[in-house]
Amino acid sequence: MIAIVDCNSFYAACERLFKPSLHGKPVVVLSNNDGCIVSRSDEAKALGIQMAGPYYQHKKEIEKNKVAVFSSNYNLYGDISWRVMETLRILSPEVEVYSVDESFLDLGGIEENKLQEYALFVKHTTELWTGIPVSIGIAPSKVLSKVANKLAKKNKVATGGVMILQTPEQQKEALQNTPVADIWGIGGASVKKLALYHINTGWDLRNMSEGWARKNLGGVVGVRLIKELRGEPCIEMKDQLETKKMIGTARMFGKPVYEMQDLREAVATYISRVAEKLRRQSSAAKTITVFLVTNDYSQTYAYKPATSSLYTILPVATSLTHVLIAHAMPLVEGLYRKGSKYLKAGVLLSDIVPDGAVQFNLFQKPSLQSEKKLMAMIDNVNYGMRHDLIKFAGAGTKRNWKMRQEHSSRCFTTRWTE
DNA sequence: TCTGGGGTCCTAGGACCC
DNA sequence: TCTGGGGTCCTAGGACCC
Repeated sequence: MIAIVDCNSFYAACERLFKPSLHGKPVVVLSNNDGCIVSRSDEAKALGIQMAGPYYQHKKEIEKNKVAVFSSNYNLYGDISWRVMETLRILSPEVEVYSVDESFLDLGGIEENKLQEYALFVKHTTELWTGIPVSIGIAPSKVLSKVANKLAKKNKVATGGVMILQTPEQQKEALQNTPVADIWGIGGASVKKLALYHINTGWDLRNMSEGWARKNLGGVVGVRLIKELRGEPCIEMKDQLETKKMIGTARMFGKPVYEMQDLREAVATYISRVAEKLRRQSSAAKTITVFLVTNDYSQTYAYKPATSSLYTILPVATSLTHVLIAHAMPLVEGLYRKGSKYLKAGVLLSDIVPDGAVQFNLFQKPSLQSEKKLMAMIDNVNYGMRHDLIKFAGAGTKRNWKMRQEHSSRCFTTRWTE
């Protein structure tokens, strides 16, 4: 059996940890740049505030209902997430961290009649040690465990936050009560398609044939989904040591920018971030993509962002920030059009290889040990102090493009000064 | 005036090889 | 009038997740 442990309203719960007066009150957390609502406490959900809705559209009702508003504080959420996952790793032999607020547990070693007891133990211990409430769904496959989790969350009082789908009858009932849109792996495009076939619940979908799924539901992806719904596990527990195949950073600007210099600084800053992430997993990258997002039709009040991108392939894979910056700047220059209004920029590293196995090039000098040492020093200082205490001059100092964060809480658990 | 960020997996189709 | 078979690699783009 597989369990999924999912933190309830995770970001909102983190903010409440350090402001206990907000327990039982509506709380929302905004995305970067204070753009969208990305986390809501139950009380905020009850007010009808939609997930991923633009903040400014809800501002009136938020103020009227005295909803507590927070900008996103990823230092805080990252650290609390780490505490939750460490707790799960202590309580359970095999943990796959799936996202910042969710982990799958392999319960292969637990006797089937002890599952309920075990799940309650995990839930209570996690909540006691970290202060973050969680819900747990257990079933023979990952997709069914997600179904169970959703039902546990929906009926917290009746289920105690734990739901187990063990017997075929339990699975049938659960799927009959689950709209197809709530199934893990079914997104907006599929919901529309399924409606044409009068497939409305998880149970309807479960009863379709594999041949039908192969033809109409994304090929092998659809087949796997049907099998998982029938309780036949097809999505394996993932090895946590796998390295990322793409690493990217992209940000909306606090306000639109028009000058190439601002774009160059922003891109150099983002390169510094991705290079850090790259070094953290001991990799090097061979391909850099830079993209810029414009909105040139604002006279009509239409929000129609357009993305343009360029990439370059390096002669030798690297993780040195200054080398990556040097290769990224010409891409910015190639993309820039004077007079355009830029909303966002981003960089993406791909063709990622282990740093110890970089294929050298006859005509290029490999990175010097001293350069690698320099990177390690910079990472160390920035990790211990503040993430941009040491930075490259190309990243600029004025930061005209810096994102808006008007409701930020402090980094309670990661900065002594705060 | 204002709409996030970071990923994965898969397929179709083009280009190319012998 | 008629024009093979078997394969690889790459890219763009779709769909999805939280």
